[in-house]
Amino acid sequence: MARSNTRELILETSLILFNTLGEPNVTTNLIAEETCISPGNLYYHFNSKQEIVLELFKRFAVQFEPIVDIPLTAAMDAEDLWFQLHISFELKGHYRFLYRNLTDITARIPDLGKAFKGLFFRERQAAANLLTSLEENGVVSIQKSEKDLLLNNLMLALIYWISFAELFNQRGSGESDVQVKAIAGVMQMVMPYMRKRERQEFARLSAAYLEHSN
Amino acid sequence: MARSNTRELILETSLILFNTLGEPNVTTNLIAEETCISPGNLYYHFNSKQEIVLELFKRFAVQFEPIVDIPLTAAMDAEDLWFQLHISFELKGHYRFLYRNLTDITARIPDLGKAFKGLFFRERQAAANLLTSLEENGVVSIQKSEKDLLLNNLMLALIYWISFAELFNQRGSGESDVQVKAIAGVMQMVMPYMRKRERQEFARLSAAYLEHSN
DNA sequence: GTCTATATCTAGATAGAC
DNA sequence: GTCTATCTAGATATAGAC
Repeated sequence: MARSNTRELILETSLILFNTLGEPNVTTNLIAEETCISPGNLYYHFNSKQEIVLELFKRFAVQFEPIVDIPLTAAMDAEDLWFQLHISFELKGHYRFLYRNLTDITARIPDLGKAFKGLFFRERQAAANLLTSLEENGVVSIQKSEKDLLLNNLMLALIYWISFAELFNQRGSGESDVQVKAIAGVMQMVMPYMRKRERQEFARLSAAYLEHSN
Repeated sequence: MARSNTRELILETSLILFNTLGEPNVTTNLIAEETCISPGNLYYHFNSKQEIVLELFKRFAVQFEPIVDIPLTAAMDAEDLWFQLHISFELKGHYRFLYRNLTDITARIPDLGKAFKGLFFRERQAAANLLTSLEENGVVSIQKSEKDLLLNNLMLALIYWISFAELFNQRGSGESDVQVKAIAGVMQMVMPYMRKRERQEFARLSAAYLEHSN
């Protein structure tokens, strides 16, 4: 896996810089400097800056796919669902530079755009399946016409909550704080359609985590 | 107002180019070319590219403020609310380049960041006031703990729905289509908390617009 | 694999004639 | 006000020695 130590170091440094400064604002010279290597050496390991971005995306995708393709064997309870959302948002947070400027980065790197759309499709499908399964178990009741609108809103939250939170976060506020709020936001969208008992259970869970995070 | 014709032409061209190509991908040379003037002439009218962006933001803000600071004199009905959201999303769509890369553009131009945060604050306040007014009229019933989460989600939709829609839109799909979907999405978030009668009225309105837009 | 030095290119911005 | 010509800076990327 680790083809060379330097290559790995470049990727690690790039990820940190992209996340903190934004990918467009990070030059290859800066990456080299922060990795404590020369610019020439960087270009020995990667043919271009895009190649670094694509490699990072590939790693994100590899980790994300098993998360999004959830097996719907057993019914999920509130705790399960929270955990599912937690690892999903945690991973997205780790590669958040990809989500920060989606429109631009996908336009600039078409390969990345196509791959991302594939991921979104699968994520939407997963959310739809989960909703259906909750309906079948009598936990959720929603009209057909409303389901599509809800799925849109869920995707909006799943894709943009991290950027949204970053918009208001003064530097220094914790990352885990952001994730809890994102999860609570997603939960809040589904809760109104839940059976009273589960709804209260979810509300309690959200409240507990939110309080814990402040 | 119109200080000079050329100045106005530069702004108009810039807005179109920023919206279609993304502000970071538009060079001052391209703006000049598309405006059919020389680069030198462009810099006679504006000292920098940032100045163009800021002037466009200023115009957006001037139009947006009266929309967001809604007077809550009388109770709003479904039609009123739809109209309110419509003009709001229409304006945002007209200046959508500002919303596409919020994180980056506000980081790169701090003045713009501060101004934007001010607008967001007022928008959230307006949404909160509207909710309160709907509660007072018995139309909406929501728990205090849920209200903040709902407001977060509403802001998410009000800020990111346009970018979200653009992400999936193949070139050529109409703009008004996007707006209808965005409004329906926002409505959908509030609807579960509404009294049955109003909820049905809203659902009917959403369905009618959505059908009409396809 | 790694370095230094440098080529290349492009964007933003300026100078000065008309 | 507008033009042509040009400067400058900074970013990506390469060449060639070690």
